[in-house]
Amino acid sequence: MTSAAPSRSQRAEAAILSATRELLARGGVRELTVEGVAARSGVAKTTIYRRWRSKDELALAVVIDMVQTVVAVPELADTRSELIAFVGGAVRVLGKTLMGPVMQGLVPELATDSELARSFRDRVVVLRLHEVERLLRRGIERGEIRADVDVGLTHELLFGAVYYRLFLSGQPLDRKLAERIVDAVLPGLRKPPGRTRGAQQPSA
Amino acid sequence: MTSAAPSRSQRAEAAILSATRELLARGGVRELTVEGVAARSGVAKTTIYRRWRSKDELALAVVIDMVQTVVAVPELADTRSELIAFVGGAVRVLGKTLMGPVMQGLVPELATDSELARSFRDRVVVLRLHEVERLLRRGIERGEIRADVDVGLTHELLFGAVYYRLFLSGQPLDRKLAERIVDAVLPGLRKPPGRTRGAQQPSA
DNA sequence: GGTAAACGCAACGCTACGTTTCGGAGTGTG
DNA sequence: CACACTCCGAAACGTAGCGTTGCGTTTACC
Repeated sequence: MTSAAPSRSQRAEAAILSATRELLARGGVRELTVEGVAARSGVAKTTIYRRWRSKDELALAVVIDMVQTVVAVPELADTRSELIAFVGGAVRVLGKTLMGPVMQGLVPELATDSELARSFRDRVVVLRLHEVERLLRRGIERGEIRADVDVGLTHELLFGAVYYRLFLSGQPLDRKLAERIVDAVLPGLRKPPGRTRGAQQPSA
Repeated sequence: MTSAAPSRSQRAEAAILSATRELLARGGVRELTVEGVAARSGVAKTTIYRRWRSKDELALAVVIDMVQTVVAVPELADTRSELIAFVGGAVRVLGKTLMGPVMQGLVPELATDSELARSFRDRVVVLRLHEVERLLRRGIERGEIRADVDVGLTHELLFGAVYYRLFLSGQPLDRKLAERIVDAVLPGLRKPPGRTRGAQQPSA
């Protein structure tokens, strides 16, 4: 019975957050104004400032809330499929939802606000890293992946290419992208069939 | 004799650009103010607006100017060394100069200003792409690299990981990074020694 | 030395942030 | 039902910064 009767405060807060999301979607932080949020949500400016200390904190709250949904965990047959599903989830969210523009607006904030940066890394980057680690560990157990794989670097390669498109190259985030990225990175992760690279422990 | 006597206009312009660079370095676009530039450069605000139509155009001019230096072309023995030198150059510039913070501030501008985005891609992204293509082509001729390599994707993997650190993960851009990235990507670029390739379409 | 271009200075209108004040509407309680 | 308490809405304010204007002064160049 958590959904009884939304009080006036709850309605106001929901309206503020919703309006902020909408205004963030088009225009990013640059075109987001507190007055605009107040007008669109039908709420007084004072009501906004009673809840958040500044425009940045309001935007931040919305962003952090959206960002939670980034990490989705697949459970598939082989490591390749799992990695593709994992990276593909990020590609889809960044390409087809508000997450794309929101992330673009977030970059300079992360650069200047160290507390926000820490929060973002804890809630997003580290989660992704751990998920990659989990997937690779399973791959190692199955004998698909070399045991001395560099998890951190793999994680950076997989998602770096996605964000590079979003932030800089501007090329489309299409469905095939995840598959191409994974297939390009995978050869460096696989157990060397015969030789090619440094020593390898006995296949467990 | 190009360095005769800098006129007042030239001195003013140089002072404006210099002050803009300094203020951009710490604080990014957010803390860059025209009044601040005027004060620091000892120039009247009107003089700034006589040259650039807006604060954004001023910042853009400085950024574009800095960005030109991103692409440095090595000529080394093997493809691995060349790629490491190439990626390492970007790592060094982004990690040790103003380019890092400047790029962080540039991301949201690229997202909203399509003309700026085009300009940036023509001057930076495409140059890097062509350089990667040139290096890989030499590698193909030398027999190091497979002929059907995906140049665009390789370029995105190499530099995406660098920017991912700069923008999101916040990990240091150290000297070893370029080497690690290249060694992780290279296995997917090499000619298959015998066979044993993972799922890969024979070709198109 | 004179003239035209470029600069410096001060003031202005404007937008938006963040604050304050006050009156009134919503909410809970005896 | 009445009362008190809390929260909201409306309006005005001070401040910062953008971009503009007008005018006097300096500089460059003939």
